[in-house]
Amino acid sequence: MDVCGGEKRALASELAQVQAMVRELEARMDQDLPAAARELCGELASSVDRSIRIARACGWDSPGSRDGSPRSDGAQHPAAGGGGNSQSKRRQVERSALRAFVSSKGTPCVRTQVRVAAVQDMAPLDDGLSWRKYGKKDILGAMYPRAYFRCTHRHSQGCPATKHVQRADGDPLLYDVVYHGAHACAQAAHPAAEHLRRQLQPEGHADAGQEQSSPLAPETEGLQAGLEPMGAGADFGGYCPLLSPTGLEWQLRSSYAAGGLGVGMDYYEPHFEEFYTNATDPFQWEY
DNA sequence: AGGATTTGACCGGC
DNA sequence: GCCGGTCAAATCCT
Repeated sequence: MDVCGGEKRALASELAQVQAMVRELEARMDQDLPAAARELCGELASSVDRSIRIARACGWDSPGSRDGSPRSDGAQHPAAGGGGNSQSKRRQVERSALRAFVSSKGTPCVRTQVRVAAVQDMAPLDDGLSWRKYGKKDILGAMYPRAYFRCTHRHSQGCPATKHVQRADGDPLLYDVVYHGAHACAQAAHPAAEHLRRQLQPEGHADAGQEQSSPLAPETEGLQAGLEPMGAGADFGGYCPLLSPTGLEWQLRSSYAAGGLGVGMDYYEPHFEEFYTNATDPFQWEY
């Protein structure tokens, strides 16, 4: 019945490596060895990338494969105020919102979601890029409001990138960040933006993305023209994806300390997916 | 003074 | 009518 046994073992092995590397990274940072830590970041990124590919290969990130099963949110946030009804309602609302996003733009939903942990009293989610906050909204069923950011260079350079940041219900130190669109401004050269752009153009959908004549296309066309082909097993050149060198430190530290670092992505799907690791039981996913 | 943030209003989808 | 996403004027900050 378990057609993915091999993949599971490979994934377990890969994630165990990630866990070990995080510990090693923490040690290197304690020893104040930034160069060594950065080198480890590259390995970490590659390992996480492999894990994601393994999971994808097994179809674990497709909606169908998890049909009806609750999201990890429930387990992750047992203390989330509203209980089951609230969670369920929240999910409905999120799906509804995503449907709205797709149709309102007339284009498939191209987005990358990450879940990061923040340390108290530190500015959350410094991803090394400059964003300007343009709105805040109370979200139905959510304990915390959602903040809306767009690229600082939206007007000056026509950059379409936006992101939404929302605290996780159960843990005020966890943030869900959803990125929309790729940077088309000077920041596009920033390693974090570069990785985001790659995530927004996954290999499985690259063709579709180029063939699409969606309204989004004109905004990203020039950008894509300059893209280097991304082979399997992307090499981040020693740079940790999504995170600024400074942001990386606290995110990895705090994520490990908090027992979880989640990175999830989904493309063209009105559905949230998350990969979650847990220090004590990393593999309590629902298959 | 200029840029960033806040916040109420508006818009479109469902 | 409800809701999420965005706009834009007012306000704050440096």
